[in-house]
Amino acid sequence: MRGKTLIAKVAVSGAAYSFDSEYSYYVPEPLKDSIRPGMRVVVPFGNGNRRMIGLVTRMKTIDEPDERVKPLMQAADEEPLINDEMLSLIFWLKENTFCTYFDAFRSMVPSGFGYKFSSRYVPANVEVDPEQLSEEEFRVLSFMKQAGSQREINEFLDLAAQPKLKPVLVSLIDKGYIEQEDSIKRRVGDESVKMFRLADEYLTSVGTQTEPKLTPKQRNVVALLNECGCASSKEIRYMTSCTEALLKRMKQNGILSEYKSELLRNAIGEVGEVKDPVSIVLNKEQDSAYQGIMQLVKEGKPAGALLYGVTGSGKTAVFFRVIDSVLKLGKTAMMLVPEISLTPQMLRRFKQYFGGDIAVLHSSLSLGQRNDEFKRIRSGAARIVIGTRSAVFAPLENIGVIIIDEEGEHTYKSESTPRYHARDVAIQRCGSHNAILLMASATPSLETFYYAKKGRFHLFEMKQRFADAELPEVEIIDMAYEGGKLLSEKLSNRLRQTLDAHEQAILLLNRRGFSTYVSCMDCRKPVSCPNCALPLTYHKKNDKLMCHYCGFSMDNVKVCPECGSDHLYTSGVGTQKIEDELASDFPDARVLRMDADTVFSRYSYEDGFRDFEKGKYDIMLGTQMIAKGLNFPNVTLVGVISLDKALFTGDFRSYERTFSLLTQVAGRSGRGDKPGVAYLQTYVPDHFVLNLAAKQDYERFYEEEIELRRALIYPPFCDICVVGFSASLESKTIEASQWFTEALARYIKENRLTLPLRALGPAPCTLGRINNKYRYRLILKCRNTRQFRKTISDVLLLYYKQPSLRSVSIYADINGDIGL
DNA sequence: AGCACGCCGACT
DNA sequence: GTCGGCGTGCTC
Repeated sequence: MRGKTLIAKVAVSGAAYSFDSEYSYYVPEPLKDSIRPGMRVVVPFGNGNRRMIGLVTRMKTIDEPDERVKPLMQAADEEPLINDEMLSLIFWLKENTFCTYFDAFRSMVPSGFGYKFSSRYVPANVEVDPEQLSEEEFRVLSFMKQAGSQREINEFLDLAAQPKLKPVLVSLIDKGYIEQEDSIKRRVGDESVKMFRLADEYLTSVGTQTEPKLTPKQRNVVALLNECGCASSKEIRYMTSCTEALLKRMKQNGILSEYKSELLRNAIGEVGEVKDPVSIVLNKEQDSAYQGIMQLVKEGKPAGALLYGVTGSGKTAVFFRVIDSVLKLGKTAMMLVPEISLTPQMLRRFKQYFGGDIAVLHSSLSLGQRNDEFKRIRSGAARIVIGTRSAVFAPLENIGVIIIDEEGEHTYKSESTPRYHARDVAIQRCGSHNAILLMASATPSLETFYYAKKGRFHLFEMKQRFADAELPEVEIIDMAYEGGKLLSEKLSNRLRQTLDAHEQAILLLNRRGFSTYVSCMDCRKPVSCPNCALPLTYHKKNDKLMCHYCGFSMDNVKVCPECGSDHLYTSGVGTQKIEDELASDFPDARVLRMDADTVFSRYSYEDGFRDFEKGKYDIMLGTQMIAKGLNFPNVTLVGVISLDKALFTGDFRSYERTFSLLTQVAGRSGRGDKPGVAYLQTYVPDHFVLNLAAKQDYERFYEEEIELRRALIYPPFCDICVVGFSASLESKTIEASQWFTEALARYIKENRLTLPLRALGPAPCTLGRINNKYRYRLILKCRNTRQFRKTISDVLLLYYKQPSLRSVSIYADINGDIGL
């Protein structure tokens, strides 16, 4: 018998779900001491033994390896990147979100830790015998020999563009004329944006003999830059619809100068003098919540708690005291927030109290910064992590508490692989660390409040507003009697008063109502995207029609593309109309428009908020996002222009979301010492959601809504699993969705399973076609048990075995959004 | 996904 | 005869 063989189980990065598993590789003698679970390694994979990065999930020794087992090639890390806790979380993620091991791993480490393979080919220093070479081989080799630089060779050997070169190259390597040098490189480069401004050379030439002549397109670009000084390539292309090539040409001609702007922000900024969190004085309610939570922490058993506190009841103060006490117990703390750019005030306070103890993790950090924060957390230098959804994977040790602020927000659910909910991951982590999960909200998700009431979570309530601040007076306005105007008389009058008193107002529109469409009076259809079955949105800034889903854009039209009629009109409650109304009725008002457009940098939101806070504007007009922003003490009027559409989206969570949004936005009014009011304009003034939101009565809302959920069987009375299908052929998409549904039924029958299960569909999604892909979905009301997940996983694997369905992509998502 | 193997038609 | 089309099946 041979000696023991060391085997590493490896999850490879290139595996699809259909063949994702832990592959065995034997560890060659020299590598024995350097391979450990949690490290990445390089392994040969597949028929061609492609080099691939994989993650070592575990090690074991066996007597006799299977003959198929290949050797591991090398370690890619010196130390494990993740520990055992994270490794077990990978298994959990795979089972619960139907992703691959490596997808799960990727979500846990910053992408700057990713590796890139590259090969370079160098002519060997041997004498060439042309007799041995084919004509093609000779041609390739000769070129490489005379090439001046490696770069020239790389461009010549563009294997992606010319796959036929591959065998030639392989043969030349075999014959020893070319050497292949492989390397793996860390991707640590920071993302940067290409920025342009007018070149000095050009500016000094203006008005002189040397001023270059411009083409009309170039003139547009110059005009734009004259107006705003500098702009990113993306912005210029958006505004003037020119190409990258034109900008390059203009740069060459000395009209533009280019520079890089790194998407860099100091993660936490300067740390000033640090205050002692104990100096925060808690009121009675806050103190009893704090004591209760600390009691749980000290018990050292995993538990969940809901801190249910009305807006303004001072939840943050409780968090700070809890975190401080947790640190004093020698443990660490994590705090998740829905969206970091909306919480600069909270960040500032964190910094004031905890200084360099905090690490911040969110999407707008640069790769390098994210790596740094990751390392600071792993090394123990940062004991508090504050961040968005993915921060839940932060490599903290010995966690005492995980706080989820605004627990009901949908941003905690990932809508791409792996489709996890931060709350569920946090529950897992609390289990491993004997930590407390503290969810906080004035409008918690229905599920969480239900479990809190049932006793599964501890419940702490805070009903008193800070310093007895009063809730704004909220009034519902029936728009049926306003003659089609967007601003009711009442709202208008109040707006006038607000402006006269030099106070500020926030006006909220629903996202869909915020868009302007161009419609045809004759064929009665809106001008739609050729790729998506959806109306195009009119953008006034560049006079174009654009699709928000696939990015398609075209010049505004004068005649209907469907029927050729020139009877076109712009519709939709749109921005334009409301801006016009504001401009004519309040010509003196300075209006800040916060567009849902992501074309421009995400920082502009923050800039906008800051300017508004400083009083540079009187009115802020925008969608959802403005409801969640900051405290603006000078805001005394909130007007909800219309949210009716948000109530009826077809998602079972739409009431809950609308309620939460309305209460939040109403709460923006009267945050300072002046009392505020809020008006909700609607065509359904009797709707219970609106009326209870107006009273800020979450508990009554909960009672009503939970009965609806019970009657219609929706969470928390069941779990929901959505299986989505999409492909460019509608017939294929339908076929795939039906195949899956039948295969699921067959599987259950053959295995004699008794799963509580009800299937709705398959049916087209609300947005039936996006980016030329048809979309169908199957909704399963189920119980999220191990057996159910196994069923879905097995049927997914059967599905992937169907060659005829390969063109249709599929996903399964438990307790996510039903989706549009 | 990506690569090799294998089995048919077009070509020197 | 053989080069190369892409259907099929596997990935330690």
